[in-house]
Amino acid sequence: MNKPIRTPINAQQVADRAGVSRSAVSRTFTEGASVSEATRAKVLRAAAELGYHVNHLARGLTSQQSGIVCLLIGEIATPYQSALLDVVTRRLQAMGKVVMVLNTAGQAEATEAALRQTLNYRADATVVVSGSPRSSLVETCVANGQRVILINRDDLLEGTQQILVDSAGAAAEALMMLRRAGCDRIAVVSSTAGTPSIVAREVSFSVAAAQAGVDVQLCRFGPTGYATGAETARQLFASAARPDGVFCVTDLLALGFMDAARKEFDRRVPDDLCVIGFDDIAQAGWASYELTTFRQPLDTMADHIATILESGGLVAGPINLPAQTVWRRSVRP
Amino acid sequence: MNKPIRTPINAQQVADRAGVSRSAVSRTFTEGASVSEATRAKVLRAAAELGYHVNHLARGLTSQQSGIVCLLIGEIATPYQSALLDVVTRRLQAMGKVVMVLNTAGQAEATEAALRQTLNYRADATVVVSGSPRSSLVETCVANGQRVILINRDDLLEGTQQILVDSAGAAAEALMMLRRAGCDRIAVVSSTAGTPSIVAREVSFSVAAAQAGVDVQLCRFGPTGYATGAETARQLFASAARPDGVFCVTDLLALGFMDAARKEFDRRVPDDLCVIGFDDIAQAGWASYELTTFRQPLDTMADHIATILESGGLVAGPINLPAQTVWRRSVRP
DNA sequence: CCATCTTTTGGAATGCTGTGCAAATTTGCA
DNA sequence: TGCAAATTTGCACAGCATTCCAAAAGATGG
Repeated sequence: MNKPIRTPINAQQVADRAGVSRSAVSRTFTEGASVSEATRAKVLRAAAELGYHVNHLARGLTSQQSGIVCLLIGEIATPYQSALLDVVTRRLQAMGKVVMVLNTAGQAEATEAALRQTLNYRADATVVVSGSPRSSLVETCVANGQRVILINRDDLLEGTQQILVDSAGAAAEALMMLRRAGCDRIAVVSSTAGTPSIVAREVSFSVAAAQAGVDVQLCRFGPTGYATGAETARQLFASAARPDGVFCVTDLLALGFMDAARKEFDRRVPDDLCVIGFDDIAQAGWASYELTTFRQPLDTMADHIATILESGGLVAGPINLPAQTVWRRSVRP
Repeated sequence: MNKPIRTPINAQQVADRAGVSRSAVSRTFTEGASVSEATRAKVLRAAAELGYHVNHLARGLTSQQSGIVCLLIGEIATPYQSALLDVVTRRLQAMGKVVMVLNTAGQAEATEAALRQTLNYRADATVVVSGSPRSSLVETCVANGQRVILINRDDLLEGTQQILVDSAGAAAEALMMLRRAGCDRIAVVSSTAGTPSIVAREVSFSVAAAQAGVDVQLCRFGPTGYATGAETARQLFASAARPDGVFCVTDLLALGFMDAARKEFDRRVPDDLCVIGFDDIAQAGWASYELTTFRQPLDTMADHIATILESGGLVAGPINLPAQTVWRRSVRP
């Protein structure tokens, strides 16, 4: 029982059936080409009957526009990343592009291979979502003429386009919120991942604290995620340092922290402990958490990506977007 | 400041530089082709110096193997879907394929367009993850010679390969668990989505209940998700029906249900209320929930996808995988 | 009805790589 | 060293669609 896989129809076959030239077929499916209504109709009918579908591989070969946008992303299963993925794929599809997802999880070599795919498939652009790939790899792409869009990465790479969410403003506001709530012992919960966005939030908060003359404890007890948040709470509440206000650089960290603090150390939020997160993932709004956090403007980010692609990449300078404060119940008003 | 985008290097240029024929270059980058070590080295050096990357579009054109696998998926931002996406992309990348994600969210026309891309890019295969696309659309793909792999969809389509997680067994066990816990008033929380997997779980549970002679209330108050779970709890606890045991066809529904039941109706889990979910998303294991649920064997599913691709699609019949019971604290033992 | 201007059409070239085939080279062995 | 066998190499073609160009057809105006 071998595959009776039908070999795909090509333009010539359609042309033959419609009684026109191959060029006519091509023109029918090329936006803005000159075909008479009559032949177009003939071609369309023939194409439908035969089940013809333009071969985008061949098209990309000549037109130098593959229609493919590569998205380099790690930790796809994470709520924030998947939300971004959702928004971006939707937006790009709407403009006729197609998204190739390259999972950068795992070994560095895997990432490197993934990055090469970007070049192999002559992607129209590559969107790099934080994390994984070392700058040098991104540089390779740029050097090979790839249009690269960096999301929440602050590497200063010539020839890339950056879209950043303002962490400094958010961090400063977070500090303010905690202090206004009367928090004395403030900690910032971060991770060992060292991802650009994580680091940015971490230092932004530290800087703001230093300026305000407040001491904060910086915690890095593991990778970015729920488990590390919980572990951090354990470390802090088991030791002398018992914070009454924490800024977590990620919602996931915050949720883990809250859970451990509440279940294992009987802290009440926000009475004994104020918690602030970052990202505004769906879970932050769940009744068990009601986490105060900062929302990343995903739609706006996607819009910018679209604009950059359409404009042919001549947008000047990095694009800085404000994060929106989402007040919920994890901080005393 | 226009883009000085370098036009990509092609095999001819590499050949010229290395002083060999273009075929030699092609062979160097083709697995299992015959090239002497000497020329291979020359070619590799030249390629590296020039920054050559095989054009996979052109390669796919001749070899009839684009190396692209399309993944049709809706609700990407959902924990289960994104987890699946993560596992599948990883697995496929490891075997040298590349994943094109087609987001089927939104209008039916968008889905249709997405599905066409599968044909346009001559994907080696299309993986359809539940939900969105109507059977007829999938049929179109099959008719056009696409290799189609259906995940958790029970449409009986000639020429497709199915991978299913056994919902009947899980549902039966769920019922058993609730009854053993002494639950009298049992409800099954489903959604209006009507997705094949959802429906399967729903009817499996109902059938099991009927066989056991137990009455269960079937609830469908909205789309599959946290909010609907919460809403369902509100409806049930505000009315006369006050279940003491519920089977939710999705973890997300379960978590929403638990939250509303606890916060708004003071139910204690598992003392007053036993809850069972399905999928075992990450959040189910969080300290706030500790949801008893059924885990889908994502890795195994990915393995099967890989196998199907490698075998050229001659695996016989649907593949049925058992769901693994994950005991946590939301059900009395 | 003819000359002129548009629009449409087909032919041929282009983009890039994989591969069958025959020629050329290297290797193996006596 | 000489000959058969095994590799390696280059040529040319295939694969599919886009696009320039010139020719054909149609439209417009006098």
